Amino acid sequence: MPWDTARTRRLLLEAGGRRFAATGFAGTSVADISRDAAVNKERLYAYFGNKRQFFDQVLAHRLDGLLDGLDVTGTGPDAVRDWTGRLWDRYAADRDMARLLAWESLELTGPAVTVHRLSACAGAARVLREVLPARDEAAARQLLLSLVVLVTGAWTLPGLGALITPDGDAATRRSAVLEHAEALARAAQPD
Amino acid sequence: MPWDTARTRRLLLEAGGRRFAATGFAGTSVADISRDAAVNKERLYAYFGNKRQFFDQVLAHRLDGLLDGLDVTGTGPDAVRDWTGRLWDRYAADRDMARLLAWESLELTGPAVTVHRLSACAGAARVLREVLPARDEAAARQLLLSLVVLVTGAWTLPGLGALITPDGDAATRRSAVLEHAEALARAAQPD
DNA sequence: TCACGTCCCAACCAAACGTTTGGAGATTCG
DNA sequence: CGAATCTCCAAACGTTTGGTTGGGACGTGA
Repeated sequence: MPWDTARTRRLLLEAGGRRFAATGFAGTSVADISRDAAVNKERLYAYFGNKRQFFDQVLAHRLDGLLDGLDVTGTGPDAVRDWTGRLWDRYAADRDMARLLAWESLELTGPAVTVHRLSACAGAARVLREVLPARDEAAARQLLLSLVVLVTGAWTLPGLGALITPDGDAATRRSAVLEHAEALARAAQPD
Repeated sequence: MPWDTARTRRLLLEAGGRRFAATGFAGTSVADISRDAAVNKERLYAYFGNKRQFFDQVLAHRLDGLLDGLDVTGTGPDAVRDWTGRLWDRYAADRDMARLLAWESLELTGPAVTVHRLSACAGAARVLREVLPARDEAAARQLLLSLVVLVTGAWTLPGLGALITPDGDAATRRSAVLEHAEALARAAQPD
């Protein structure tokens, strides 16, 4: 059997994403990850240095593409609603994403912001501004932030949902968030 | 020097709130809390059973009052903006609150929902519905959830803020959130 | 074929972890 | 007072942690 070091690396990164998303940095042991990946933990140290550097790699690997490819189709509040819906569906398809984002914010003092993610956000703000042309850059960014927080919060603060809408399911919440996103976009537009 | 067991308990609960808010349940050791409280850690076990039960007590102690006393003054979207602003200021005055809320959602599988918090949320939804009388119960709760998520997210997902609004400060974000809250309330109202 | 470097694993290590114990002062009640 | 009880602490317990090590299996170039 030949070696496949790229596969070993990938197995570790994937298992790290799963475990860190589930229990966070402090709540996950290297042995957990090693067991999930079915790879000896010594490999993690050989490839990534230590647990903390490995965590950074996992975050970059899983979060850099957060806003990539969420193109806007059309213009106006409807387009904003569409975009928000696609962001929601991205989280729904990759449950780990939102949780990793939350752990990053909570467990790291300074967010491990990569250049890639920064420019992706700038791109999203620019696109949003084209769609809602009347607002200035700052207002567009504030709107973008509210949209992302609204969607991300649904996945990272499930306790609030259970508390405030005890009988609500994900589909209802999704359509409510989209309605709210559209309302925000409409209000941001000049009349 | 006489004993003051109530004080010892309080010191532990306060230190637990600080430490858990800063580094979460898994990231905080009992020794950390004991050091912060200047109380022997054996007292924590004597009073609260174990680390996990102590965590639950800290959450209940600090989070039960989350929505208490946030009375609504006036009616209509302006009142909703006011209410949202008071929630924001509550978080600003007690930085631990939002973070504890986030840790609770992330680290506990089922949210440790207390009866007290559930009824407080029901009360808030009822008040909100009185302020915006046209909407049904479900829509009022969805709106309330969006407002709380919007405000809470600002404190629990600071990484997103740093990413999307790199130059923004708390005051600008506050007024943007209030503007958005008012817009949501306005959209929820019938014309 | 042999020697050298790479990949991998089991076993190991010291430190930190959650939790318990033994006993020293303080309080209470007879 | 004296014995029982309560509050508190220092030290210890066994386990788990992040991280390392020694050696065997494999690939590569001569």
